[in-house]
Amino acid sequence: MTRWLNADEQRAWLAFLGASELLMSSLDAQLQRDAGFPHAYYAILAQLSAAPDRTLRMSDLAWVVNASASRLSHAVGKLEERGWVSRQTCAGDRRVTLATLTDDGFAVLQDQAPGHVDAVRKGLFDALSPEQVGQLEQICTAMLGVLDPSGSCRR
Amino acid sequence: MTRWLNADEQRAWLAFLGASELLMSSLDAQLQRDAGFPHAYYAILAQLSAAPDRTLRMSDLAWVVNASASRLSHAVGKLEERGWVSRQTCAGDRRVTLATLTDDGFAVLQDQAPGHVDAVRKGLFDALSPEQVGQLEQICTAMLGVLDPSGSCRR
DNA sequence: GGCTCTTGGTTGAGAGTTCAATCAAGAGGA
DNA sequence: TCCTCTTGATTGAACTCTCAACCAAGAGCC
Repeated sequence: MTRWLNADEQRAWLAFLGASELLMSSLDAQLQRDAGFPHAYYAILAQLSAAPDRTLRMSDLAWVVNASASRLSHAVGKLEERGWVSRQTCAGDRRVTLATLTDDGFAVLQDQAPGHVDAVRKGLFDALSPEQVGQLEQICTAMLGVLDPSGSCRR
Repeated sequence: MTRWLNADEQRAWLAFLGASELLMSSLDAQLQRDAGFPHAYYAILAQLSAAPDRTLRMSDLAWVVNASASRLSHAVGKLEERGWVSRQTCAGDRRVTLATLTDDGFAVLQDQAPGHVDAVRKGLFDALSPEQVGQLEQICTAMLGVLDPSGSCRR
């Protein structure tokens, strides 16, 4: 028997759907306009920049940016064409390939970071009280616990 | 001067990003597997089913499903091919086209609704307390207030 | 060594989305 | 009426993403 959403859940669901879709599309639009690439690509550059040696295995990178292996492979291919990321096979295990953020890639990231952070702030944090920021983190962490149980133990 | 995210904001942002992306992709995967269309198409069918005469103007429909005019036009084209939606030009203003959910479309929606609601429940509400559901609605409504100021007055 | 299974990653085709250009119809003003 | 501006919607090309198929390299086992 299906448990339908009650009125509270209905409202919360539609609000969440609208808010997340509008926020994501505003970030995509801002980056596409200013930098010529979508938010998913920014996430790749950002995660690489924070990694030791600005380098991550493709599989680990896929995990931290919530991407499938295929999507990441295509995306890194494009970023490599532009000279912002380089790939090399790992010496120890020749199946794995390591992705490294180049200096050019790091420069692009630094250029775009302020505009992107502004957009995140305008669309999210400017609307929330500090208390709500805490609530949001708890809510989303709880969601991650059911959506990605394997990952949740690493958090 | 850029105001960077503090540690709390950083964590909240990454959690929100992960949770919303994983939830959306799980809904897309479930519907694609069971019904052969993505969540965006489900939203179109669902909103039409709730409208008077199961009919909405394309521009209004675009608004309620958070879609661009172009995206909606392509999507409704596909749904029309499958016989689930029909389009007709409005008599009063011949620029507007009205989209109507057909009986076949309504049947498909009824078939898919239980599985979809289950997926929403599993990925979202099962993880949250009733109190958190209320918090989430307030948070997302606040976000909508800045992301879509024109729309927020209708809510 | 040879066989199979698993893991890490890539590829190509198909589908959905975006952006810019386009078109048709209504509205407003000279 | 004619011209212009705006609104509602569609179109095609470029791009991103998904899915399934694939390939190569390691691991385990005989």
